[in-house]
Amino acid sequence: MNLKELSDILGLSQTTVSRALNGYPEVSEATRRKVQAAAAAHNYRPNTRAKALATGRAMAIGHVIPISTKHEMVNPVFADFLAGAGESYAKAGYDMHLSLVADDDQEHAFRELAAKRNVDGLIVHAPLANEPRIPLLREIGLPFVVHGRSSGETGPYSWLDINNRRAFSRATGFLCDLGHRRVALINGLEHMDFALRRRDGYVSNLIDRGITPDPAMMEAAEMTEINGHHSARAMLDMDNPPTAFLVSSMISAMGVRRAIEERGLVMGRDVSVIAHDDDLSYFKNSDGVDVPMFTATRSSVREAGRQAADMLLTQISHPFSDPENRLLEAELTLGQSTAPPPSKG
Amino acid sequence: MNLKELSDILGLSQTTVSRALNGYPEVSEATRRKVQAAAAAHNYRPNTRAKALATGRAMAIGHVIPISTKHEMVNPVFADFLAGAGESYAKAGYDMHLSLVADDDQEHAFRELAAKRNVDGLIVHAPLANEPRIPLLREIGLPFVVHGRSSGETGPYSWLDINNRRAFSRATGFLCDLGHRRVALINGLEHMDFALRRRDGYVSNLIDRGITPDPAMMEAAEMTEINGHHSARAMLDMDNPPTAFLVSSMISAMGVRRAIEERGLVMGRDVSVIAHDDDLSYFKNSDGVDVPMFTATRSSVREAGRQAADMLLTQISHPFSDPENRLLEAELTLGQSTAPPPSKG
DNA sequence: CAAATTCTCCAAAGCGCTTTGACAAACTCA
DNA sequence: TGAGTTTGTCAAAGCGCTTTGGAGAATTTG
Repeated sequence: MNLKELSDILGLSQTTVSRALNGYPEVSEATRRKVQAAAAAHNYRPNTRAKALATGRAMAIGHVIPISTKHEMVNPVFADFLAGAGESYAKAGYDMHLSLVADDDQEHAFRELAAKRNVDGLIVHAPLANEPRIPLLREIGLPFVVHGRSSGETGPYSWLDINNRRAFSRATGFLCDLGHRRVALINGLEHMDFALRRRDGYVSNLIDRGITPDPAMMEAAEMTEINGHHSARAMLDMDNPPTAFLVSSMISAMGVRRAIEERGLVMGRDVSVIAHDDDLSYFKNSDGVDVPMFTATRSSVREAGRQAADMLLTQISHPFSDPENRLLEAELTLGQSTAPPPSKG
Repeated sequence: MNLKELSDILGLSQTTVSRALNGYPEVSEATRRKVQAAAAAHNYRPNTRAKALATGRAMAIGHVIPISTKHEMVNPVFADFLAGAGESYAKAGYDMHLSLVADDDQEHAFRELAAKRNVDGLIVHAPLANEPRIPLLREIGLPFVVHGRSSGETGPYSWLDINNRRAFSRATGFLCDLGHRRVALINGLEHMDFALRRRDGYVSNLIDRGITPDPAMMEAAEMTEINGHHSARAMLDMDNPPTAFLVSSMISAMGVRRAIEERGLVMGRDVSVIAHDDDLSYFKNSDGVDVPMFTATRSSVREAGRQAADMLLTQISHPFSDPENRLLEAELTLGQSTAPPPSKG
């Protein structure tokens, strides 16, 4: 069922039918109702491609998700972010276009996406501390919103980020206030901007308290359970092991917990842990009844997806507006995994 | 840069330029080279929408991912599946279109996708034991491949699944061979087809051995860490607790481990666990060096994504071919989490 | 060497929609 | 009542591409 057929059935011109369906005022209410009824009855939906061609708007947003070239990893937080963004798109009638691209052909992928004109804008995921995609996108001239920020980037651009620095500073402070002096950081890969900011928050809080950060207690790796386990195991084997861990993800924190328990220690008694919690649907820290497993800095990545999508849609409908920036704060929620350090002897 | 501009620059007709770029034989090699060079120089890419409109093929595949209405959960296995499918699409020049849809408007989403004609086919995720989407898609007439199967569906359709029944039967048998008699099942939601088949494998193997399955040792819930923990905790508190757990996901298995350790027991000594391992990039069971954490039934969901995508593309290019079915076997890999049950006393 | 083929290339139609510009018909108001 | 305005509709152009049906030039054939 296409427009021509529908208008033939109605005995109206395509113009009138199109206008009736798209809410233009040049058509009487009586015919509009008739047209809408017929459209519904025949299950008519305008062909997206034809509509896009005619209007110049694709009504689709692209998500370019980098896959770690070396390890071919695809971060599970994307799933929840996409779920959030998807909600916003659905409300606005936009579609979602996904490209999963190896680190090393991002540029190609972006140019392709722009030249083929199949999206009206895109979301940049997982920005690096020095993010070449931002100037590239400015050059290409496609609206975009970055989920995160890029420290090396000085010009204006739209982003939505959480206050990683503050969250990790607070968490570090909280552990130190409990009496911990040997706090380890198990971070994500530190060419990623968020990881850098988290380290920054951690390091600066320690320094403010007169504690010299110990490089042996800082590790950066992809945030898997296995890596968390490896790093924590190595640190617990040190002569003077940390009494607390600050961990960049719930997933690596599970590995940290495993390492702690392998040593016969108890998390939340012998060793404290604070994890960052993206509030992933499959990795809830709390069931809403028991005390949460981990003390955590929490910020919903799904909500971030919703908001980033909304920002992008606004930007698309107001092309000459200034870039918008949003900084979300993470909550520090208390769980079972923190306590004062065990007294010696 | 569009076709008209490019052909003006070259002093050729749009026809010739189009044909040169699309490999038609009606154009001399000399001009073809000239055209290709100019296209590359001007970074020309045909407008997807125009091309789609002209050819009738969208060159895009839709993925409709259900979001659990009740709990709003989006399963992390999708991320890895999509990564696999994305690889296949990229090779074939296809794009990926994503819809995240609440259970209860799946039908609407499908009809919409079909009527708007923005995909050439789609992948059905997470089929139920009785899956209404399959007859619906047949009616709509869009090519599709199901990731999984639907037991209630009798007609032919294309699917790719793993042998869940066999995998869980083997795992059950393995635990029994070690001497376990009280083996618990912590399953996914049992209106999902895969979960039903897994239970079937588990139950039938027990029965074959003359062990009566105990409903108190079978739990079905969304496969989160928290649910795994809850279920295992409850079972370990029974008068006669299980000595082994068969768990439908690595993620819930982590919760099971937590429950075991909370009781002061050691997994792989006091209590055995076998988990199903989708080989997710962020949840590897093994680092390739140490003995894997869990004894597991393993099948890469990423590879499933690759293959399902290939099947769909083949089906699209051969519209009248018969539906294809692929049953992948899961490996049973030995890890640290299984041992004979502790002897009594 | 004329006729028949084969090579190259082109003009124009068509994909399904939106949107511009025109035009009757119906309504104003003096 | 007639000029001016508003209302409701339509025909046709255009979005950027592919593809059909020729048509002239180059090549081969008898």
